[in-house]
Amino acid sequence: METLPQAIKLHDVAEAAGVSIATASRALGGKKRVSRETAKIVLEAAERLGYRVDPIARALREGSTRTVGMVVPIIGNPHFAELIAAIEDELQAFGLELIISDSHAEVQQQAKRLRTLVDRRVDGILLVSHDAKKSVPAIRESMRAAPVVQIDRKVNGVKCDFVGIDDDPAMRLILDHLVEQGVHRVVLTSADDLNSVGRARREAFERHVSELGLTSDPHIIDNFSVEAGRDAADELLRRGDLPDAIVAGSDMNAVGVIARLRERGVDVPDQVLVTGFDGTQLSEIYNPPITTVRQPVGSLARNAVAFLLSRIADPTEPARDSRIATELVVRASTDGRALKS
Amino acid sequence: METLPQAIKLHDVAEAAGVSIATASRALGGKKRVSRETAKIVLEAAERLGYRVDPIARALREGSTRTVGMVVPIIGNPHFAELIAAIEDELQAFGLELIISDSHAEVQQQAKRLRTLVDRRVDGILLVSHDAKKSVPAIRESMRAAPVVQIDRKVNGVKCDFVGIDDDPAMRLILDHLVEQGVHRVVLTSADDLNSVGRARREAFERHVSELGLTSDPHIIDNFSVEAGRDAADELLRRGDLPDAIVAGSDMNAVGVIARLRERGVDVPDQVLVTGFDGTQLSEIYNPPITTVRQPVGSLARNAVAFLLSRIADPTEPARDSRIATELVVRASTDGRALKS
DNA sequence: TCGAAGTGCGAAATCGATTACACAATTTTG
DNA sequence: CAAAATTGTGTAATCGATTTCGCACTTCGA
Repeated sequence: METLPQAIKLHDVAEAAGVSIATASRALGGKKRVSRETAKIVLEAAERLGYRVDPIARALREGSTRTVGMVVPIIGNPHFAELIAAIEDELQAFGLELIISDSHAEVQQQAKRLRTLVDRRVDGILLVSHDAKKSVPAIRESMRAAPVVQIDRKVNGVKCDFVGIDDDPAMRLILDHLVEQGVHRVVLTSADDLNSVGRARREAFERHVSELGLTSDPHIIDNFSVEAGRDAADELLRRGDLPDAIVAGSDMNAVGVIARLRERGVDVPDQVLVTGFDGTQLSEIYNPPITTVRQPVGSLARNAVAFLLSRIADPTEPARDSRIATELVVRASTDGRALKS
Repeated sequence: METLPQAIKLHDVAEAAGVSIATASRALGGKKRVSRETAKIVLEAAERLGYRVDPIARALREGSTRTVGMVVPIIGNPHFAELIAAIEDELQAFGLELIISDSHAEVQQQAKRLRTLVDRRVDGILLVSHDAKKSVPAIRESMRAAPVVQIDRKVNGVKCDFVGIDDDPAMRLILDHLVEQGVHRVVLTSADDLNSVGRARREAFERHVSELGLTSDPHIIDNFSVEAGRDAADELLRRGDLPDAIVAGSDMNAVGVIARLRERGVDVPDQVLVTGFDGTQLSEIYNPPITTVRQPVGSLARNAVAFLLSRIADPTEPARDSRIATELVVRASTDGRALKS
């Protein structure tokens, strides 16, 4: 394979400026030990020739790539897509590139992606894991090679920074709102405990249901997908007697529930209220628009990047945990007029 | 920054196998000029030590990274997210990695992303451009450094492979279906001509409307987003007299239209039919589920990767154009019983 | 049997940057 | 004013792999 037609190398810049490549490198890197005038000449030459450092050569020598890797379970999930966009914006401010990887919500794939990122010498890794247990070995392995910050889903058993929302008060916001709407009997449909978030939301649900004196039907536990929501709706219809409200563990889930209920002729919110979780765009545009708790994606991204940078600077810091508050967004899916009257 | 604790290098493998690094490299690369036995010893040593080549060192020497870059306008758009997933699967079969970049639908950002990918020495680039004109210089620049295949959106004026759907017959499927449903008067809401797809769909719409003897209200042209769909609905309501059917240029668009119409008390499909375009998951889960034409994402991915690989192998081949047929998916949003009866 | 062709292997060049070190010129210090 | 410290610059080592080339040894054909 022929090389690029006009790849300007440091050598060319040095030659054009009439200095050695060592001096040229120092000048471009803004290092000391270069006179003002020489630096200026080099910078101009580089500018004129359109020089851009070869990131690969630099990475080989420096061991750093000025790049951050991010692994998510499913890029197609709007919640993660929004998170990715926010992270990318945030990294840009620090001159860092982002490599995005999709683990397809499989432990094997996740391990492989992480290994690839490590091999590529990313300076840090942002991980949205999907399995709170089986992920541990892969994360441990990665952590030996690069700083890792977990986002959204937390894997226990690893000493690792984490940024996420505060699920317990978020669930409380949902349930308080439902109580206001006149709800007495609720049911939870969410993801299993393999996922830290699934577990946290279930536990929060149980605690607040009890505190608020609500009645709860048996949970329907699977995962956060639309399909799981559909299946949950089927199960509820099979049970026959619908509760006043269905609390879904994610917006996707809520969408699945509503879609199936309406297919079967059950109206939301007239016959049953439904809530989501996450505050994705989907919850806003769905029909009916879905009541949910919004994750402050920008804040999550900011904190995650801050954690990562400080850990890159000093890998010995103790692991930190950041929990950000969510905001209740009330929409038509919980318009409980029917119940109250 | 300290180096990794246990980074096994080729040197270590060679030593363990009792050969030179040259021989070790040849053995691992499956090259000739290595005896069967020696190769076996080296492979075993590598396996035992858990050796993984340093992709950076290899890239520096070979000029190739076994990586493909992909730039999309918005990762969050479900249509692109689905495409990314399909491409990734396809590339895996060839042992290629994928780096995903989001251009935020801005020409500047797109140019920057492309340059970064080129600098990183990706072996090829898959581009979903959003602007058919202003993108030209950046694409030209990239093409000088790496093979480029365009997907979905086509930029004219560059001699570049392209893979997309056949918009004209796709639009015909939609309109034929609407005619069957008893529709006489239609309106198009879609993206402007900056986008090749916007233009193709508009032209197809006009042609087929005329051929089928339908009546068309003035188009409402903006972009493919949900917001544009909402605005389009507002415009239609302002005009007062609704047509029989609204043909949207994308599923997102259709969702926006339906959401707003229902907000304003206009029912879909009872009062007006609405169609989407692309066949994303959104069209399936929306309420009502939306009639659309499904893009065969798997086929698009397969062709795009095939084009890219053959161009990597032989950069001199003439540019090719692949147009894949779509499939009509009929759903509740065009249940025209009201019209027919 | 003898040159030609082929095989197996290692030393060293190479990719393009950064940087340790050496050296000379200059400035500071006691 | 001599010694020490500082500054500007270039030479060469380095990062970790791949590959060219040369050498020694086989195998083959005439």
